[in-house]
Amino acid sequence: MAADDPANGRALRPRGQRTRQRLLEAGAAVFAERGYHTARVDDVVRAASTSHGTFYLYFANKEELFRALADEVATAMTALADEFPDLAGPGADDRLRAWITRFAELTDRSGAVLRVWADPVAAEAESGPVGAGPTATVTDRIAARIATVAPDLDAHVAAIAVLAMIERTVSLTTGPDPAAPDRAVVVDTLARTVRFGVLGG
Amino acid sequence: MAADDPANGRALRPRGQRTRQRLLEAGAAVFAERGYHTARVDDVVRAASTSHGTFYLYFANKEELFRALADEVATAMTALADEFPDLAGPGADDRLRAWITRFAELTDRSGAVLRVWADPVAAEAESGPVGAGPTATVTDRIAARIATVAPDLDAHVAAIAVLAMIERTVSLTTGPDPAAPDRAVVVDTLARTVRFGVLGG
Amino acid sequence: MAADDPANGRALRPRGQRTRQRLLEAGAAVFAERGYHTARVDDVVRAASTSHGTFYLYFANKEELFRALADEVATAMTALADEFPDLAGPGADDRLRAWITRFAELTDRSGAVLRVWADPVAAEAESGPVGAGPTATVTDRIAARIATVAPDLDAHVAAIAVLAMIERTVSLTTGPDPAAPDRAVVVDTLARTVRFGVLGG
Amino acid sequence: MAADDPANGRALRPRGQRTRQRLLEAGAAVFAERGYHTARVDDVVRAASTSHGTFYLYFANKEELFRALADEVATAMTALADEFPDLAGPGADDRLRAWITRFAELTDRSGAVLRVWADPVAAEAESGPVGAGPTATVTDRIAARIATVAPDLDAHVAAIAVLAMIERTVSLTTGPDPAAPDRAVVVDTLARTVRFGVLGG
DNA sequence: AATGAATGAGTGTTCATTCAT
DNA sequence: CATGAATGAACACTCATTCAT
Repeated sequence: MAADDPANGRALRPRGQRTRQRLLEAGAAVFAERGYHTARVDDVVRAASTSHGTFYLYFANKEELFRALADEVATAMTALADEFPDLAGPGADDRLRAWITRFAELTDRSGAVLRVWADPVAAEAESGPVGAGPTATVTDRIAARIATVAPDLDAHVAAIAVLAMIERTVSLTTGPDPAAPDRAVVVDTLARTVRFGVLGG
Repeated sequence: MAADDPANGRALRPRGQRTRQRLLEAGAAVFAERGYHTARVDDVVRAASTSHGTFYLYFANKEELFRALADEVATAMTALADEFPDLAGPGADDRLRAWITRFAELTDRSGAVLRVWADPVAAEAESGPVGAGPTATVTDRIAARIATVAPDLDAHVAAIAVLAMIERTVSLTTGPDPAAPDRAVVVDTLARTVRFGVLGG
Repeated sequence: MAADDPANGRALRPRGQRTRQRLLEAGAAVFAERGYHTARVDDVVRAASTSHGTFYLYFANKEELFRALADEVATAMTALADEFPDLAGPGADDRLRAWITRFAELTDRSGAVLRVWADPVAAEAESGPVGAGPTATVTDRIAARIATVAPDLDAHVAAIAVLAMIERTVSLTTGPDPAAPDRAVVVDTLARTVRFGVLGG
Repeated sequence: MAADDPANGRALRPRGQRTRQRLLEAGAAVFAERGYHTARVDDVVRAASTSHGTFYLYFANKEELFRALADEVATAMTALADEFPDLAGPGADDRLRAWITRFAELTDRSGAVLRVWADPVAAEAESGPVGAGPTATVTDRIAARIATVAPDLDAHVAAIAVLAMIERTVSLTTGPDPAAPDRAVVVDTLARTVRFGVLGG
């Protein structure tokens, strides 16, 4: 009812919690399928099998829903970044493959949000649905790791490059495309490229 | 009602040529600034200082304008791909740096189009404003080069990875951001990463 | 579904009485602050610190709440009208000033309701939230007084004029406006104008 | 079209001029009939037999249309105020009757706008659709006239009272009501009341 | 070849009212 | 008695596209 703080705390009862959750999931699905702009609130509402009114009971507007989703991803992302493995030493390749696999899984789930989020243009509008902040955090942490093993590189740029490569490659090689390469091959290739690319010859 | 195929040949007189050109340039600028969805025909028209009526004299619709721009980029892109250098042998690094620089320049001019074009979601709608075709072409040619020097890699995936890394890194490190790293540093870092990443240890 | 006639008697227990009262007061405040149309049931409910459900336990709808408030005012108004003083004879001015002062006090408390109530447009919708009835009663009684002292006037029109002048002037000169004239001055001016205006030269 | 300055100059061609005019007239009618809040843009558009799109070609929004109308009224009102007659001397009554008649005619045409405009609540929202400014101007000019003939009165308050009486009485005694008093009687009564009310005994 | 004007389907959002607990 | 949750009909506004000159 025009509550002033739809998304905020507001101590939801169990039923409310469930509804909100349903909306979040529906939102993720719809954004994934149609992209931010093309997604209609109506799609989300329908996917969550609720009404328009209910939607605005939980989120101030479409953007707010996106932001909520993005926050979730940002958290997962940052956590993952903290575990970016050491690229040198024995077992480095295994560690890296494991990390990329987890990254890919996160992408699978939240790809759409990530993509919109990474879209510089969308991000511009009033610092964007979300703002580039979180990406920066992730990059920073990876840069720190890179700095320890490849002091000759500009760690920041390298981190961006590594992340960009992983993210885009994973998302480009995913999908219903029958010719899509095997996930294992993708992970292997990426791991190898990242490792040698960063460590050098 | 005007001609049935506004965009096509239709043998434009000099004046018409100029108007069409103005619209293309305006379109590139506006798409760059606002992204495909957020860009209004009105913006384009205003930037080209013409009228709506005129716009539809030259392009059947917004998508058609985009397609025209994308075609230009696709052509340039394919040409560039053909010149992707040999990664082995003496001078490889210089060659690669030169190539990346040219790629970055192309990105500078046509970044927006590239970005939208690469957006899987935008691309989905009726096989997308343009369809992934051209990207595929580019990837194929680079894959061919990679195959010759790194037979142990899945050349296709590697090509995607390399291109993804270059494109995104360049576009992420470009812009009015005062903290943006130097272009030369970016090119150096990318060249090194690509070369070692592909060639291995 | 609750009782069929929420607003009516329904013999409320003490607690219910208090809740209903709280809603009435909240309603008065909110209508005053925002006007009939702009006032949301949510505002009222929030001001009364209850829930939507509860609101509809006591009033069938927003209009019913308004009607209840208007009825209160109408009663007070009619009573006041009965005491409209004789405009002739000694002490007339004092009597009139006293009456206007009481009128102003009533306005202070119920100004918003009065205003909405007097709004011909609001009043139109299905004979309005309330209908012009009560105003008519008040006018009639004042007209009777005027008829006795100024037989040459159209008492009905004069009554409307007098009431209109008093009501609007009071409400226009009230408020947080720092430049608002002193209430005493307003009352004096009105009393004089009414008396001479009605009695003539 | 999203023209940046719909209402503004923009040098309308004859056709545009006509459309804009039609919208203004439709707006006046609809506001009169339904009041500001209850009036839907759709009503206006329908009354002007145009489309929604066209409406927003000429006015940024509903409020802007109202503002345009209010500006017209304000101008007429201020002009009329300048001609508020001398209340003393021979022929005063005739002059006053003539003035009130003209005022009533203005009210007939623009009553709705005036009413909304005068509504303190509507006026509050961001200084209201229009703001009380113009009313103040009118009051000031009338106050000046009153000051010359009744130095003992608070001219400002008296001016408000006079204007309030005239405006409300006229609008209350107008309308399809079959029992509505004759306009001539209303004007006579008002003229007499104003004159004696201001001049005193 | 060009342009200003017109269109209307589509979309986000609000809010009075009803339901379930 | 009371409440949080749900509903959906309205409504304002946008923008790609077409028309008339």
